[in-house]
Amino acid sequence: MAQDPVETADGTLRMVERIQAHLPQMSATMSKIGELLLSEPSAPLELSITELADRAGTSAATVTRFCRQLGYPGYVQFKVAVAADSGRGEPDDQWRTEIGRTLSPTDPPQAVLRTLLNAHIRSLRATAGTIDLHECAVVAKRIATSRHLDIYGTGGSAAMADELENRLYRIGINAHSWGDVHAGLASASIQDEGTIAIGISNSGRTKETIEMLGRARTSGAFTVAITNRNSSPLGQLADVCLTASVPEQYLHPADLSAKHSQLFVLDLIYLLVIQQDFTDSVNKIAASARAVSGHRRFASADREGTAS
Amino acid sequence: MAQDPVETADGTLRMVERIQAHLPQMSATMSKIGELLLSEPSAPLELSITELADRAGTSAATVTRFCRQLGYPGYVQFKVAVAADSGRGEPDDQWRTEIGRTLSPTDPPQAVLRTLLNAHIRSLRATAGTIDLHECAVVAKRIATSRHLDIYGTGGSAAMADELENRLYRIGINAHSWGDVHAGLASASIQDEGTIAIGISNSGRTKETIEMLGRARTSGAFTVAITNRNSSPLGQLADVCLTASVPEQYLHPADLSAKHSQLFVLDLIYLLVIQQDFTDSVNKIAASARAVSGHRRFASADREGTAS
DNA sequence: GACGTCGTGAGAGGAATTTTCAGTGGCACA
DNA sequence: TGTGCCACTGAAAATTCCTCTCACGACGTC
Repeated sequence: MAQDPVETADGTLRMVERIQAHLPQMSATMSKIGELLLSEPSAPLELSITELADRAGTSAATVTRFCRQLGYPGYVQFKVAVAADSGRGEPDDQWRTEIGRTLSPTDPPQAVLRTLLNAHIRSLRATAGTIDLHECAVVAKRIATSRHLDIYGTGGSAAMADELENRLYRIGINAHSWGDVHAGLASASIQDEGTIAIGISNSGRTKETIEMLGRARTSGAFTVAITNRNSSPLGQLADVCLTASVPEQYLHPADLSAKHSQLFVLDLIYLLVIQQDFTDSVNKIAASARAVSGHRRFASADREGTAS
Repeated sequence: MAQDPVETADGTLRMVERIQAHLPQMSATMSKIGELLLSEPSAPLELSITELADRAGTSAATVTRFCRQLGYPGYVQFKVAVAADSGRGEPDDQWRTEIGRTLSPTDPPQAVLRTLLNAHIRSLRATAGTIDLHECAVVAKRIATSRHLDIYGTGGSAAMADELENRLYRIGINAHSWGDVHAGLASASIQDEGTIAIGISNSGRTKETIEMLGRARTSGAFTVAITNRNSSPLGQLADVCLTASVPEQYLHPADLSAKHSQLFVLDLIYLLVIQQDFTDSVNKIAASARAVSGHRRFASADREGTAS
């Protein structure tokens, strides 16, 4: 149970978000507790552990396990955290929408926007709260010091893979992204101990990506998985698995949020890599910005970003 | 001791104030507890009643009496109230970072994460606040009814263009993304009044994208620009310009946030397009999810997302 | 079909909390 | 000064709450 091990009490992550982050990975009984809490977030304040268990149709022992999984030492501390949340109150009520709500065909654009915004913010928060920074740092160091980096991602994750390649390439990392299995496998086959490979897959179950990352691993590369499920085949395969959380379980807004979470993880890694050799990276970014600026019309005086 | 009996949990009165109000009427031992709490208001969160009693040099029974006198039914409820206060306190001071701050090479990963998260959330909010929903709706309707959709984006925006293509394609929109100028121009040349073209560029100044979108326009297509600057060449060229805001002006975290904002705009458009023909879109999403699931290992029972 | 793993609840065991009760000291009044 | 009342207090009993352990059953694997 060593997920978010470091700072249990970081304070930012609201209990509700934490639950949503963990819900997908929870067993049936556990998620019954989770859902009860999502619908009645203040229940723990009034109820004892046994009463809460009864309401959820389960046992006290399971509630304790539930709290542990969420990262609290026990029920009492969980209760305290919930109370602290409730004190915080919702800041922008107007905007906040029901949790995990899905969109209906008749929602006005206004509502769509609001729901989407909430879903995204919540999944970013959830990701920030659950990601293992230590592992990120390890990955960043590896990326900075390896001779080569392969990035695998197919389908919807191909764009993310490309994005990462783009960014890292710009700061002097010899990165290569592969969306095609055949080419990817060929590249994976020639990796070795001095290289690193990253597999990106939302579900963590994409056969092609698993295959490519697996091959890279047997070739000796250090392997990293980036998924939205922390116990996935891809994750188990890799040396390090970074999980981008997606709070809600069902369809609409959440599916889109997954991309944001993933991108967020990529952002983070990118920045941590930059930190490995800050001045050099910044110089390179500036250089590539200059190169690109030739392709801008009316090059603006203020500043040149690095992306198009 | 039936003073403020009515609303123990009215929320207005903080624990500290309550103690101060009651302190004068308290006996010596009681006020020892009170003073301890005034100097360490968060003590009850971590300590059990006996530990707290020990610290105050008194017994648990007295602490219970103390809580009663303050108007709480017992120690547990008192603890909850204290926690709620502490939550109310400094919102998320710990996490909130100076606005627009840039990252320094020495920031610990923790700080990088925090800064990044804040930057992202702020730009999402900003985008949601400034985007013109009416125009989004127009675009969505056009997308849904046009015979064909061209999407242009080069460099860093190519991944976004691909992402949009992917999504829309999945719901039956005949979308095509072009990252290469030559191919893109060729496609732009054959557009007409029944088609629509979207150009994506962070700066709104990317020469290639401007060129492609311009060509599409002269061919008669309805043109849309998606940029992060609302007065940009690309935006002026297009029939409709959707702006994804980026609050901070300077470099680091903001540059990354730009992508999130852009993606957010894409999400929104995607959802609005789905709404144009909800059931049909949903069916198509389901169908493509099924098709993809053959490429999953150990296909999970719960649900199949649509992305890889 | 045997085995291992995982999730679960029952119940034991141990804390934590509240209640009861008896001891102490202050104070008023005789 | 002595006596009795009363409020205050802590020890210990009583109760409730929480956690830990263990065994059972479901499920998947070999």
